[in-house]
Amino acid sequence: MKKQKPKYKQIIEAAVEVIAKNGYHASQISKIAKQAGVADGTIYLYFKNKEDILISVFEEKMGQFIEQIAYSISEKVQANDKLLTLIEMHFRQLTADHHLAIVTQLELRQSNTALRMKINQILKPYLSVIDDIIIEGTEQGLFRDGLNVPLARQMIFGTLDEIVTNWVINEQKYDLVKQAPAVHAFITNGLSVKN
Amino acid sequence: MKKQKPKYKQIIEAAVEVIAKNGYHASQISKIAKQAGVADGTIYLYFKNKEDILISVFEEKMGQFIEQIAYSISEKVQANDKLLTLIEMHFRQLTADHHLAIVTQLELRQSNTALRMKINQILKPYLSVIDDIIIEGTEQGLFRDGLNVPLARQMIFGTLDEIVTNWVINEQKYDLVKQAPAVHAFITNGLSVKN
Amino acid sequence: MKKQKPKYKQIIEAAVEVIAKNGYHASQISKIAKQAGVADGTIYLYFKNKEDILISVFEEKMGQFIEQIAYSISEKVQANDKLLTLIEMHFRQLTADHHLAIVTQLELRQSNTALRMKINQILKPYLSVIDDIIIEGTEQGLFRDGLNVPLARQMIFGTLDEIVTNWVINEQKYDLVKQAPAVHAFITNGLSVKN
Amino acid sequence: MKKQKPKYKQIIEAAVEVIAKNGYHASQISKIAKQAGVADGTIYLYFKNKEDILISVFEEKMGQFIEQIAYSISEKVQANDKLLTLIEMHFRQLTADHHLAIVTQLELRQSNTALRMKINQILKPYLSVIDDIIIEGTEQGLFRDGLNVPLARQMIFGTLDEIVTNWVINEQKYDLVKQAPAVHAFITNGLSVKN
DNA sequence: GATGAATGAGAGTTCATTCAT
DNA sequence: CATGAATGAACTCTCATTCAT
Repeated sequence: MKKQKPKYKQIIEAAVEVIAKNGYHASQISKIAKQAGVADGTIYLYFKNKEDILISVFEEKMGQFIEQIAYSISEKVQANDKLLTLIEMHFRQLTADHHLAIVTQLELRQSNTALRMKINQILKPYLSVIDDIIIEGTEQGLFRDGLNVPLARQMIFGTLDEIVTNWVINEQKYDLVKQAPAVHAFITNGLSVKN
Repeated sequence: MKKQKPKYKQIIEAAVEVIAKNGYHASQISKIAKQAGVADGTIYLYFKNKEDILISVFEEKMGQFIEQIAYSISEKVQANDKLLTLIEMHFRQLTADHHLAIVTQLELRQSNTALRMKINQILKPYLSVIDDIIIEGTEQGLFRDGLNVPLARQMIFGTLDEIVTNWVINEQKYDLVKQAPAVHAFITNGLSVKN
Repeated sequence: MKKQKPKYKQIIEAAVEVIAKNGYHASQISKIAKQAGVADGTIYLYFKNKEDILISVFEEKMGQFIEQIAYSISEKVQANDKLLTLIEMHFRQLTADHHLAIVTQLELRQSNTALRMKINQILKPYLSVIDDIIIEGTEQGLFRDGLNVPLARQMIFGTLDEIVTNWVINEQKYDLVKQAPAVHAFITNGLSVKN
Repeated sequence: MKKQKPKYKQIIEAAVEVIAKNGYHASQISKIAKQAGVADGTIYLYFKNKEDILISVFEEKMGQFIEQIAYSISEKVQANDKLLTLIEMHFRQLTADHHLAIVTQLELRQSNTALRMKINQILKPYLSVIDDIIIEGTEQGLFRDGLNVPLARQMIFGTLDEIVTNWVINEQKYDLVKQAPAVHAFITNGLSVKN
């Protein structure tokens, strides 16, 4: 399996670093190859083309990202707690890898529409995790009945995404994780049963 | 004043159409010129360079966008009503001009980081409008005290933006404006005084 | 006669200034028009095209240049004195008009080969003046018999031209006219009867 | 070392031919590449940009040019003989490579002022060779004391340059090398001790 | 005569991808 | 497997010239 080989991972890591440092449009294959310590041509033994690298970057990183969140959530019972954990983990992981934060929030969005569609595909499992929490929350009587799940999920994801993007644009100057409770309060209030 | 001349507006409109139709990266100056019915060189009598066209597109369109919203809001007294109006107008205007929706939600985000910073500058007045509503709402006792205004604004804007983007990606198949009340409920609940 | 009209001369003077200030390749018609205080289109009422302006600049300025020299020489009898006068006048005139010096020694030489051929045509009267001095000098027994006149003239003109060009490149920092006697001595020795 | 690779030399030779045939301004990269039998992009593996090609052409050719002259001169003892050799070699080498003659005397002078300054730098070693001959000649009592060396050198170089340029303009119709003795006589007389 | 807005052809350079070694 | 030299398509912007007013 190609994805197990050391050079595959080397190239992925090199791509993240190069893109974070130079920006999407200044990240030529030759730079990635140099950073990875391989020849330009070698890249094409592991990836179909440049787009394939970018998709793979997102795939790999997003996979770990979701896995971490899913694992952390599995320990919680209440949808409320799950949501807080998701928010915290979302913020924590992007705080921990600031290259990845730049790449996902700013640089990868400069790709063409076709690539963005593929990235959206990769995001789906994460969105499903959110959907599940909403559904559970409704079943547990925490959230009100009749919620439009996709809409609620868009509101949650949009909120998180915008907050992280602003934090990246502001050069990650403040503590993102500290904001998790306030964000959580906003969302749960937003979704909760009216009194 | 250059911006009053008919060709200026012609080129702006042509740019929106071409970008919406072909995507950001496939929108060559020559295509825009052709669509506008002018020579390539004429573009440069009205715009400094390609980036200047894109910024101007956003400036012009965003200017009208905000103006409309600000006007509609000014008729309302309650922050609650203002917020609903803002959401409705946000959705309504992008529904009315589906080319613009594609351009603002998808294509313009592919621009380089420098251009994106400029676009963020242009967005600021809109964000201020949101800030003002949050502050008013707090003063009117509708929203709870001690709200982190920038954070609340990011949550509102992020929510709206993500919802519109999803609607555009899904080819604008459903009625966006109809979702305004649900979104409004989510947000006001999120911000409101806890009981 | 077009050449008598005030705007004709205005444009010529503007061209010299603009070329001296900006260099040959950065001297667009629009700049020359602006400097001359006329519209771009007006240029074409007085000149066939851009090349025509440049030729005319050289023609006008060179005409005056030669006229001055020819007049000064006519007062001398000995070929020797004539040569010294020519050298002094050559240096003196370019010293007096440093814009012209830049234009003739550096900028106009960047023109294409076709234009340079035409400039060579304009130079011919000046070269004839030099030829005449050589012939007279030989007849007066000052220069040796059997001189190859074109060759001698090339040596004289080449010498003067190189000296002026060096002086221009060195930003006209030293007194060019002061060098006339030394140059004159070099040339007359070079051409004189051997003993 | 890039300069040793065959393609480097191929491109240099192609540039000389293309410039000689088409003139400076009509020598597009694509023409040079075609003449060299390489792709346009290959040029940029060996040269930074178009200006770099032109500088390199001059550097390479001028390097050989000076080397040849320096070598020939080294065998002579008398400054007089050295000067004659220099003149003969100067004429002989440009006669031998008529493309090079066109390029150096006519085409390369159309370059912008910045490039011309660089070309002047490359010329310096040649001018130093001339300076050395003048100084030696003075020490040997052949030339008169108190010669202004830079001025004398300008006269020598200006003379040679003008003669070659005229010969090129006249389509190299006559034998340039045959004129060396007359030029030599002119110069040595010009510089020699007065009797 | 004078204007100046409009025209549109033309070229240097980058970089993803290939393929002979 | 790995290399890296070679490829060549693609695009923005300038500016001399025109012509309707």
